[in-house]
Amino acid sequence: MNIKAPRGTADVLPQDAQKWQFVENKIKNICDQFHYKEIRTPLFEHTEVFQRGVGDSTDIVQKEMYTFEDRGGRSLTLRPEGTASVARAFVQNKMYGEPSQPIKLFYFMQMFRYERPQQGRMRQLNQFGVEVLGSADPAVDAEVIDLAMTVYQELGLSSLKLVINSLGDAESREDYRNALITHFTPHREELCSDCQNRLDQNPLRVLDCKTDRNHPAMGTAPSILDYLNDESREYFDKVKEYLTLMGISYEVDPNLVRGLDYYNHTAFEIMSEAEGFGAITTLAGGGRYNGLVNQLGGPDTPGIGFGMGIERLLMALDAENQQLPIDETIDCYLIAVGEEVEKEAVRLVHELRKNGIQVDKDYQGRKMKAQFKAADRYQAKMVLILGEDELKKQVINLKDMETGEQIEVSIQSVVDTVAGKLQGGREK
RNA sequence: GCGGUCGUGGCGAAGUGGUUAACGCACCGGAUUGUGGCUCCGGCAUUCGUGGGUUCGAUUCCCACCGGUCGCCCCA
Repeated sequence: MNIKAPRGTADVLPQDAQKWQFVENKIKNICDQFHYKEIRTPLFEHTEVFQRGVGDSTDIVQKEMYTFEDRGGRSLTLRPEGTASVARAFVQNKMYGEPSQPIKLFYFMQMFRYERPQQGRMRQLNQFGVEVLGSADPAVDAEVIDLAMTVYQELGLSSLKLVINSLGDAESREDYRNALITHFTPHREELCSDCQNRLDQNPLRVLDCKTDRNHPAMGTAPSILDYLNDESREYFDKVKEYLTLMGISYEVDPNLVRGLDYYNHTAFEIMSEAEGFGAITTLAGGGRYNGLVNQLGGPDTPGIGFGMGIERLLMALDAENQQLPIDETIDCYLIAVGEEVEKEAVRLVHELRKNGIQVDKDYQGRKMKAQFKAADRYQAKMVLILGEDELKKQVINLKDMETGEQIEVSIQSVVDTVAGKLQGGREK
């Protein structure tokens, strides 16, 4: 086999797809409770949306985008994240003019990032995300975080850590930025080459660097929390207060800056602390982005949201040994032997399905014994046996695979009988 | 972009410079002319990742490339 899926992509095969469906349905129900509406945006955007939205200095824009030119010479990019796309849609569709504010949205999207694949990091990845546009109420920050935590809890995860920080408003951030430059510039030559660039482009991210983690200047660096102006501090205090009121525990990490340029005020990350989860621990990340909509040409509109990796969510479930309740049984398997009976078998399967019964049959021309094995493999609750004898008498044998009990019923009444047995089984 | 490690059937996994490439699971068939989960018997690899090289001869040695996997950077 020569032809393989491109690097960093993966097929989701039927057994796993059931898990995906379960997780997605669960999440959609939670979004419904929180009163968030789904939005779907295109897989690709004009490259500019991400350059301006996510920010030119970010790793995502600098080295991770799938950018290509279409036949009309336009530069397009496969979306690497959701927020910029949603903000673009918000502006384009003038959602800021809708009577119901704020606009509360959720999405399931494939994202694309050109990176070296490893566990929990794919070039095509799936994210569930949420965006709330049009409110600067700290209670919304808390609600969004609550929604993310609720998803994990309802799916059975417990080894989680919520980390939050505040990047302050534009003024606080500018003050802090200058303080960092002053602090790190004397040590410039001792920092890694990435950090030397960061010092010019986005000094906050120097704090995030793992390479220079142990540099003495890291420990003595000023904290953002000391540079928040009164308004920003009050905002952050309220977010924390709401979280506490909801019983959500968190940890404040002044070094949490997040890789994207559009964040201000609240930034947060949710990590897994499960054993054997691997090197990557971030399950979801997000924050507030009050300037983004404006930057994309819309009116000044506050916003907040997060992205949650579905692959990582499933990994975390595995790491915590959480089984999802996936039904792998089938109601009914029809066994038919002999060419004569094949026609009746096909008709009967159709009729059973029309009546809402889940049923399958053999299409490999197998012997009866092998068909029974197939029924076992599919975990059939019951088996219908149709042979030439039965056909002559216009009856069919119905066998309960659990008890082994077998009864003979007329073909005419088989739908009712099967339906009745299933009904009874479910009431138990 | 950098580093470690690996690449034999549907899956797992032995193996050797030389002519039939173990074994296990799964699957298919038979023993049992129409009844499953047990047992026994049989069947099931012609690119041993791809391409070069060394050699009389390479799946086995060397090189390159591709890919998987894990880690670094960063993040979902």
